[in-house]
Amino acid sequence: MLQIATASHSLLEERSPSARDIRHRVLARNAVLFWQDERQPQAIEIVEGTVRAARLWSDGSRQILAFFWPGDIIQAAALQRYTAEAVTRCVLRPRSHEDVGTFESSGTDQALQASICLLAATGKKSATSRMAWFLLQIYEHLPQDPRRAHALRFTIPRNDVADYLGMSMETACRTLAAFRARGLIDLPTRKTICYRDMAQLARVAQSPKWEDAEA
Amino acid sequence: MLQIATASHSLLEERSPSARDIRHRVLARNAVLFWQDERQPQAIEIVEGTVRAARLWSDGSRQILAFFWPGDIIQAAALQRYTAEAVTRCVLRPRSHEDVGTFESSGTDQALQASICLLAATGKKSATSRMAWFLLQIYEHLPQDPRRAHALRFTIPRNDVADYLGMSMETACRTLAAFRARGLIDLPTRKTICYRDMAQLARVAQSPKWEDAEA
DNA sequence: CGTGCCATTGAGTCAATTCAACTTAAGTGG
DNA sequence: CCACTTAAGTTGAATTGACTCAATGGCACG
Repeated sequence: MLQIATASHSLLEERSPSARDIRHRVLARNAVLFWQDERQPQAIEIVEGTVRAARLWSDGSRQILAFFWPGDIIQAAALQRYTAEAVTRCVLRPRSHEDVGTFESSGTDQALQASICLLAATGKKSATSRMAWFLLQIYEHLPQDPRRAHALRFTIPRNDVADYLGMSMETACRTLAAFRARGLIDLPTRKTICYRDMAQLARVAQSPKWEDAEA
Repeated sequence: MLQIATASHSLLEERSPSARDIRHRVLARNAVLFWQDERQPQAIEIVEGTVRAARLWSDGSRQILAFFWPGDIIQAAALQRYTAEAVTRCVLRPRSHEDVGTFESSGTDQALQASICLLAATGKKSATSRMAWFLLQIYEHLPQDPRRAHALRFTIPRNDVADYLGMSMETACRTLAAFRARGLIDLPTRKTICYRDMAQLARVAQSPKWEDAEA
């Protein structure tokens, strides 16, 4: 199921439909933007969809380093440190270096900061804390669900969540189920999430234990 | 035992002895170079000793992000993302921005790359793999032990190794003990290490299982 | 030459993994 | 539009790796 770093490029890459700006590119789910250790001439802006940055390993495992959301710009580097893939169907816009301009260094800096945060989350805490932290982190990036009020589209498959947080997919499932059981969130559909108790989530993200108000 | 981010600055900072260049600074063990979220006007070159970069958390835990060795230069950033402390007694040399010059962006890049590598190591593998990876990583940085041939000074306390690799100190000890028992390394003294079987170490760093040639 | 910090080892516990079965949703083509 | 096929998600049970707590050993530093 996992693709290894030497596989062929962009498996699905269609030209943009007439309605969109010519310079927009549409990528199908799981298409590859670029591979790790490859030269990447342009910066890329995410217009729609979600992109994952992952480091792939020869043993087939991977570590997802970050997710990119609409408005984010992926910096072109001399040599990319990660593989970028479309989590959902994506609309992208190539950006020249001039467009990006002074963000060059601050962009790298941002990536560094994100890595540090992820390291911290990954480093010590329990699966529960990590998941709570993750849910809080993605909260304002998730698009609304057109079919349900107060519901957001939880666009990232469990698989990817697990590889981001350094846990197995099963643990990711179980943790989400526990959150639902305690009323922190609701999951009307697999790809739909309602945030019910942000304060509680924040508390769980901090301390490794539950110890909640149950009385 | 752990110091929190708001404690007082540089607890031990002596002026350099006459034998050294005036511009050198000597720091005692566990002295602080700078704190996270603090402005740091100058870049710093490590002349002697080892420095750790750590992110400290309010719950008293920490994640060590990287170690710096003689020859490394710590970039001055608008706001430091980590606390830098002396692991051993250190000799430092302040560097102006001009000295560093074009390394500005590549320096940040290096820290980023290190974070990614650490994330990858931390992310999934077993304590055994992580430790093997760590030993390989620090191999060429360790100074020789004057008292024993083929032996290196293992300058980093178990404590710090553990916080770097995201495991408990006890696990770090046990893992090292296992390596010694299997002849991958030798530990004549707590602060001395002999690398015996690099190939085996490399193999262990890859796969999570042992499955060695024991027959 | 104590004395305190760092390191090591043991035992028991628990959280997270693995393996496996099964359910539900999403595609796909007739 | 419906049956079929495949992928994704969920739950259970057993196992184990790493953690915690605790006690001891030893080196280094004053």
